Amino acid sequence: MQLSNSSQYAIRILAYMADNKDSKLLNATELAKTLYIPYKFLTKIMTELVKSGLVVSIRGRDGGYKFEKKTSEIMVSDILAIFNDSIKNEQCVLGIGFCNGLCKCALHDQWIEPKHLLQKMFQESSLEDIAGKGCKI
Amino acid sequence: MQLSNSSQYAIRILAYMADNKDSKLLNATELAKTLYIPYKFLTKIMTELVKSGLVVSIRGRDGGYKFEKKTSEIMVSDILAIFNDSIKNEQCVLGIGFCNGLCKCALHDQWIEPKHLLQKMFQESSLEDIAGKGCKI
DNA sequence: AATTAATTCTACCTTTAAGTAGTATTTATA
DNA sequence: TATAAATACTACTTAAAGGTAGAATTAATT
Repeated sequence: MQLSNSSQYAIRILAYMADNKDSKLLNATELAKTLYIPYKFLTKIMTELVKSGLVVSIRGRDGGYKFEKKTSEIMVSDILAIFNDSIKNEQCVLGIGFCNGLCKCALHDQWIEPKHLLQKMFQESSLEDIAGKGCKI
Repeated sequence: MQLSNSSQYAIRILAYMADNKDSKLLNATELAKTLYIPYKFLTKIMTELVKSGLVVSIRGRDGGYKFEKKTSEIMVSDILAIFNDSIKNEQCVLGIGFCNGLCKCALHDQWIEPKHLLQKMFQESSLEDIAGKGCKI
């Protein structure tokens, strides 16, 4: 019952970038060291974030990463979507394919509320909201 | 963000057994067919449930499985514990080791409420509670 | 033009979860 | 006692996630 490593790392990376968005470009070496994320895995994740349009990369010497969009416009749910970690409405806690009002699983009713809270937490938290909150390591 | 297949299957199996606890023993072949769970995987899970003391097995011809404890005394959280799927208090949604009041992650505050609801859902749902509720396939 | 420091690409390796196969063991019944 | 039908054990295979390696590409600086 937890997010994939990729999603967790991506959120931490972007939250750290949001903390430091006024500084210069942030590069992979610095991010990996600061956040204790394996360098090669981090670059793989960053490339995904670039392809998804959340971040732009500047290649070559003195290159690095910066935001493509405003941090107030990037929601945590956007990040989860990139790594197929979104919580869908139809997701059943017991993994039954079509768990709905007609054919619902044994925990269907109890699952609705926490599911909605999770969706709300991810959909309503922007990077601006969480910037500066807590430590990132 | 979901339970392991083993946990999902185990809950569905035990919920079905709770639905039918007054009948004869239930055997692996029947359970696998009824619940559309791969037979060999189901027997592996059942052996875990037997070792954990939730279920007893009767070997040999006409054998099968039945509950060891009362269904009112088996909580969904007990099942999750067997498959290392419990939601711990200290579990951080961003995977940071020691996310607490002092050093908390960017989503720490938002995560508390859904986490508690999930824990509550699992800790307060007994097999008796969910027996008869919904379909099990 | 060469060097250096950065991202990107392709391919691979490792670990874990998920699932399968085959055999051994157990026990009721004919 | 032989047979049939059940669980249990050991070992293996497959698929997906997590992570790594090395070369290619890019661009600023000397």
